Amino acid sequence: MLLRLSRLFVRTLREDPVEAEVASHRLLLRAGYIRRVAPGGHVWLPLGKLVLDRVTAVVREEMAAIGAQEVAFPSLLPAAPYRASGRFDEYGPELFRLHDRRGAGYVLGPTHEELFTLLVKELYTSYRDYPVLLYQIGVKYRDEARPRAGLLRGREFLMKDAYSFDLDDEGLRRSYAAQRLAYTRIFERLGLEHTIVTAAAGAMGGSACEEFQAVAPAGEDTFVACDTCGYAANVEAVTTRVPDCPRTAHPPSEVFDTPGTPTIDSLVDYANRVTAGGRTDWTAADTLKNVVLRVGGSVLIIGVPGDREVDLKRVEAALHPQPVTMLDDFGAHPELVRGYIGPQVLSKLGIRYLVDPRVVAGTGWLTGANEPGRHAVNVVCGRDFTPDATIEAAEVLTGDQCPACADGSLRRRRGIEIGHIFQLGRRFADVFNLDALGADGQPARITMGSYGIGLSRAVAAIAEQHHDERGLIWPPSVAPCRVHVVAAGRADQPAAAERLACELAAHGIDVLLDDRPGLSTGVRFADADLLGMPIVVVVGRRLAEGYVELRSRVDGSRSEVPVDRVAALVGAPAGG
RNA sequence: CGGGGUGUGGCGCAGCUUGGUAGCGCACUCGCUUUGGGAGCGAGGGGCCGUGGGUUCAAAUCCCGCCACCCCGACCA
Repeated sequence: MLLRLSRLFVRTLREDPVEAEVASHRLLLRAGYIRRVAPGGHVWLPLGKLVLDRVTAVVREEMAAIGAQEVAFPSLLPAAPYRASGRFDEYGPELFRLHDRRGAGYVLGPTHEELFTLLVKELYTSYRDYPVLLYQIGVKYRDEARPRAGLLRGREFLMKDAYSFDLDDEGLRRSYAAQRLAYTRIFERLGLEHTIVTAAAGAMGGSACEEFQAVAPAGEDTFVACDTCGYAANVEAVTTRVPDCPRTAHPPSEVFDTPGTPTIDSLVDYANRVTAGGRTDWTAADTLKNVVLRVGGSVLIIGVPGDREVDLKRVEAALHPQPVTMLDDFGAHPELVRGYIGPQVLSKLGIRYLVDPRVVAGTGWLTGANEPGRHAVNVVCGRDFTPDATIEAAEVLTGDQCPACADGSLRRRRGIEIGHIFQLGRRFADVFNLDALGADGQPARITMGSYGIGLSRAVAAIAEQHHDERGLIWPPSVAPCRVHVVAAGRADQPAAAERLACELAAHGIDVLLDDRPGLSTGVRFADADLLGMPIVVVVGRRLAEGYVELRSRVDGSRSEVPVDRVAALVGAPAGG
């Protein structure tokens, strides 16, 4: 393929579009790969479409390699199946709902578990038909509260979603493992450095799920990885290692005045100044912070060590599907003394109290005394208060002990969720009664998995991981073209560049030729850097001696090579 | 959902305080010169000033409503 820049539908921008904050968004706009057309919606220009198609092609190949078969559903779907599964309501405002002229309910598909389940039910009835692995590549719609960062979070996006159907749990595990391996291959081929993290099942339900996180500071997700073992998890799924139960005997708890100490910092300060409980070495970790939340219609208090914040996303994951917010209306709860809440009275008040796993029976705490300006020391869990249960609510910090291996510590990292795989189990099969007639003549309930890759998001993630201050640097597997040919000079160079580009194209190498007339060389170089083809060939001043310059956008190297050697040196066709 | 900011040719911005019918740089068109890191000179084309209403002889500018976009917070005992 030979693309001529003079005729390519693209316009590069010299200046950064002001609304684009993250690198991938900024560069994809500036290089003319995409343009915004609606909140959370972008048009793919020819160069962008080529990248997207190459990403898609890689995914298709790897799906075919594990025996997945491609189908294609409409995006406009009847609401009834989503009502049947309960997701019409569960999905909340993120689901685009609409009506046709007769008033019948429709949705724009946010994901297609229901439809795939029904499809398989319509066609297959015997155990001989299974297992089945189907997938599609299509546009998904979600009415995001806040679309952002261009392709990273849109209200419509291209997704590959696959669904496995197995007769038993062992089959599901095999299908899941096959997808997992395919995902690893896909992301390796796309040049995406990623970490597989265990995740909370959340809205999908089911037994097990993992996310593929592309490591990037601009990412929206936070996960943790262990330095020594392979453990990695979304912060929502991290489990806290429970400390050994302390055997120290605590003196009776004791209330003392702590005027003007509504915050943990001010409390620790004050306690050390007055030698509370005979100590002057109080730290935030010795205090028990009690955070008031509203969960559904009722009040819930969560106790965490004072050196940690409550991570609302973790709470939401733990309490799903109930909605969780901070209590903002203390006026309606005069029994709660804001800033001085302690767990000692909560059972009497009938308020549900959950604690961080670090708050084990036998631990003593500095905490509120439920009176304005007063706190209590030696408040012992199991003696002075009894939590209703534990909850994973405290934020996970770099340096926390790894839950998988005793020696390692966790490190917080940011990532872009590029893939997500679920062992759904029988949730959807139960809703639609998807059974296979077994060898014994009895129906057996099918078990399912679902596996997604955000293809448009993957393009952004690749750009996020592969760029420099001058522009994009595509991995050869997804670059619109492998080679960008630039003529630097007005004499024989343009004609020679043309000949070289044709020769490369004849060798099956995709080439972008800068044949725009009358531009200065500086502009051509700048655009070559911005557009990001992995190899730039400069047909320039040494053409008379038969040499051109080969530049690698990937490693920055430059070398002079004979013109007739270029085709051999730039190698196999891209996309392999 | 809350807070802040911004909407003026394709992109980046000025003009608004003090109302008088729109300007700069880039990009685009034509001509001449120039050509290994975003060239010079000259001549051009292109704008319902986000949107609806109001005030006024007159509104990009003042007033009210709405919409959109960006950033921050969703974080606290």
